[in-house]
Amino acid sequence: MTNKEFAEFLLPDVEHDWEYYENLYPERNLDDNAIVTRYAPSPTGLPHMGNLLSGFMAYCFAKQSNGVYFLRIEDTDTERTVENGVSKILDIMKDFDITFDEGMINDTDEVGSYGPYMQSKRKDIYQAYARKLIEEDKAYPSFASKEELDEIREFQESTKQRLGYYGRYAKDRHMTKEEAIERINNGEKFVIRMKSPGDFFKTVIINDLIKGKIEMPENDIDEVIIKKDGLPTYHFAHAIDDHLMHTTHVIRGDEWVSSTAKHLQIFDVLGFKHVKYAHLAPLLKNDNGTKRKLSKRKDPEAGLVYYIEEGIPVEAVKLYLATIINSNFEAWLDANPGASISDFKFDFKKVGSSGGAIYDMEKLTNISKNYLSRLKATDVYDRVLNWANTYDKDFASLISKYKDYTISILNIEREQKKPRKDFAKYSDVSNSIWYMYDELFDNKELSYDFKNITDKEEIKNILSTYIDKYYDEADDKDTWFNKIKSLCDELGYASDMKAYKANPDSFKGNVADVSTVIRVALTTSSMTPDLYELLRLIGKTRIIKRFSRFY
RNA sequence: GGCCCGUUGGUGAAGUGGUUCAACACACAUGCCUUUCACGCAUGCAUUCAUGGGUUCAAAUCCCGUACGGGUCACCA
Repeated sequence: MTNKEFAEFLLPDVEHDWEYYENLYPERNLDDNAIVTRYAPSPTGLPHMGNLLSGFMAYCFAKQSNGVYFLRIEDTDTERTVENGVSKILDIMKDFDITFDEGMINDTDEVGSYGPYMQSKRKDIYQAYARKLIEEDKAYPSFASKEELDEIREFQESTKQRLGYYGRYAKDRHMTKEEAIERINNGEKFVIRMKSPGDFFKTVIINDLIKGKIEMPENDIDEVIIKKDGLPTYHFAHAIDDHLMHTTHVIRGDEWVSSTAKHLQIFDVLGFKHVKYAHLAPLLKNDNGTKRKLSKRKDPEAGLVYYIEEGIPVEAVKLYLATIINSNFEAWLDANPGASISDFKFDFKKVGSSGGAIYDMEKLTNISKNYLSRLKATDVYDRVLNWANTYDKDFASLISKYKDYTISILNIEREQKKPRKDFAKYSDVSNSIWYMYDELFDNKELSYDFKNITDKEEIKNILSTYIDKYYDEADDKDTWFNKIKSLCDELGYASDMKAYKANPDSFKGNVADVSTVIRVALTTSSMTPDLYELLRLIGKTRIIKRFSRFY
């Protein structure tokens, strides 16, 4: 029996040969330096922040080079694949506004001419190439059972040898075709392993775009390329797919570094051009003084839906990720206010190569506050309403009812060079402006803290004097504040802070204390935006009503 | 255990042999400004770059060892 016949016997259900596929997927017509890369998740659960990081990074590199960014689903592990995995991935990526040029567009459909983009639909392709290797005597069927493999490993462990199916342990490598055929005819299951041409005592160099030059021993393990179920292993699928899809760059987590020698070897054996690798360190979390990987189970901020539910702007998350990817991004943004991420040129060389960055929610909060502070009030309103429609329906109907009023509130101290930074997320808004709505303010047990002035009669006196004698809705801001000062003078408080500081004992208090009383009576809070604006928005009738609680 | 990678302040980091090299940002602290808060401004926060040696006139930067941390060694990706 020839090798070719043997290959056909081993993998009988192959429709096309490998050359057919080589011709099916022509070279992409792109600029020389265009980056073709992909997001290649396995549909075993929801993406987490680490996935978003590498996915977003790949997206940026593809876009900035006029390349291609595609979505390939790696569902060769049929056991772990979950229902609707693809659309779940697509939905969350869409939430973060990351889109693909090619690939799956829902659980069953796809766009692009380099597909199928779902590995389970590419069985024929993998087997065609596996057949090629068998024909060339570069791969062979292996019958080693789980038990046999365990035995080998135990022996290797007890004799302190390297683990794995290699050298003299790879005994199926030398099995005759006749024996293999007989065992298969007897119903034995088998996998296909590649005959590794590697020598452990020789060195291979990997030029990682992030980590630089990495030297390691050549791979000499006869890796499984086709599993018992006929589907490929990750290693084999990676080589075939990224070759046929003309991927130029593979951006992935650094847990893959140690497999890279193996991958390059598979490329070589298949006669494929190498792809470039960029291995990214994981995101870390500070857990009681020790660093550990950010965990989807333990850390809510690791999950992506968290940001949607909390109402943290996805743009802020991406801004933060951009600074993790290239730490000079932040300085660049400062120097180019108003620029967008897509204007920035990311550089692989500037990606941190250390053990991993701590994912810092405080930093994200800061970025988010800055981001939101620069938006227009109407934009903030739309975003908050959109968020509240799902996550805080009562607040949504309230701000819908008072749309213009709400926008005015959101606009206080906003469109100026140094705007207020009150909110880091949409869910902060109701907590910080609730008192502006009578529905939330009236008929409710409220607690007031007037700070320095505690005497009830005095509070009543300040409020009633102010509203009766001094407050006029028609006043502009300077006039308004001058009247506050007049109020202070009349009641024995210092209207001038310097005068008060120079001689505190000659006053009952100062203008800050008086303003605080008005502010707190109006809102219950001593921490609010500009008092003049609040008074104007609330209006005299409602001011009187709120003050009357103290009469 | 084998192999690989990493280690600069509370955090992210810049810096790869010497001209301010310990930037910048977050956080924190103090002060100023101010009707509160926020903003802003000012100042402070690593005499030292995990550690021990070595090379050099000169090292965070190059070399070797040690410690610690991470990854990997599946018919999972």
